Amino acid sequence: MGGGSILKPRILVIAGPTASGKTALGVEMALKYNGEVISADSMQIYKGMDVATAKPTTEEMKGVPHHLIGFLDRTVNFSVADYVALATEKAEDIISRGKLPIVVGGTGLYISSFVNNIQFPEIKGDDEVRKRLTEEAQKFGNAYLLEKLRACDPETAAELHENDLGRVRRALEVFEATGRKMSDIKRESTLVESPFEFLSTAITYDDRQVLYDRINRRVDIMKENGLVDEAYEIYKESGTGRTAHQAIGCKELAPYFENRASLEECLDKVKQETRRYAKKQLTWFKKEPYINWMEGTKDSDTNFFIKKCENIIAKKYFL
RNA sequence: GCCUCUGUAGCUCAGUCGGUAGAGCAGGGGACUGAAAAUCCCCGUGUCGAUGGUUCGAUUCCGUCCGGAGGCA
Repeated sequence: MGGGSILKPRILVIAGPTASGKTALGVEMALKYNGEVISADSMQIYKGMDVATAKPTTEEMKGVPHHLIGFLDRTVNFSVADYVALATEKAEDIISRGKLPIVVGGTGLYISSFVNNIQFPEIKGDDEVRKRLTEEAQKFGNAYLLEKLRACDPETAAELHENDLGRVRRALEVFEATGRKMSDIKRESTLVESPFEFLSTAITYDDRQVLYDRINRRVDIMKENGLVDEAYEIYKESGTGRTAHQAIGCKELAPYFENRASLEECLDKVKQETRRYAKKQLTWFKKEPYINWMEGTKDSDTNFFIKKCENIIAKKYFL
């Protein structure tokens, strides 16, 4: 495994929870190794929301080109499949110019799908079918829908909880559209070897509290940088576009705009949701076998992680 | 100063007609293949304010003390 892949072009991955220091590390590694950054962030893809999604500023980018940031209108919906296609395209382009692609981001699904070269079936989400299945669930109960799935795809049904409507629905949707089982499609989706050789790293901290302190501090800074005004712009257009409006830092401020809560309460909520998000990101990355961890402490700065990252690169004979 | 209420999990509070206690929130763990910053699942021991007394046994009853809230002077 992997040994005979000397000819494959390389891609460096820097993952980790929010506020862990990925952005700065990515830029520094790009400067050192003649790289360009490909963001792997489900919210930074959108235009606007610059403060809430902690997009790198022009100064922070230090002249390093960044891709897949702020290129989509907020009304547009996006999916993992779109991400893998675009990231592949960008990576090929960067490589063709003789540079190193560096994937930097915290959306675990995007990263693992790209790294594992997941082949997504040509079955897009169908709002009509979803609506119908949702109504069925409301009428006959979630258990009914899961039983319906069990009848056509027992393997997938066994892995899902009846309340996990989104996944039960999608599995049924796939079966209705193609007559194929989601479980089979998933198996086949991993069979095509990636054209790239990845080296994946992720930042973590020895103490969860260190990360939480960083998050709390960052939300305070976001407020200074105009988070509230930015969130209000997005609040005003609520309802258009599914994904963009789910961003943490926007939806939590709605009660403030509606005079149902104080600004301080809402900002505390932003911090809390961000901490929960970071925890879920860690849960995701922990299970990924391909990750090389870089563990920091409360005193670790960007230089510390640069060294960690260089050590991993050297140890793996990556570059 | 007197009277009443109150002190139980990090927070808000249930409860035990005396057999050492349980919800919500917070927090922790996990899942994740076209909405993923989303969605879903699982997890509750704490000197029951302190100290004496009654009792086989007290967080529960009684006394005293210490915190908190309110009322009367």
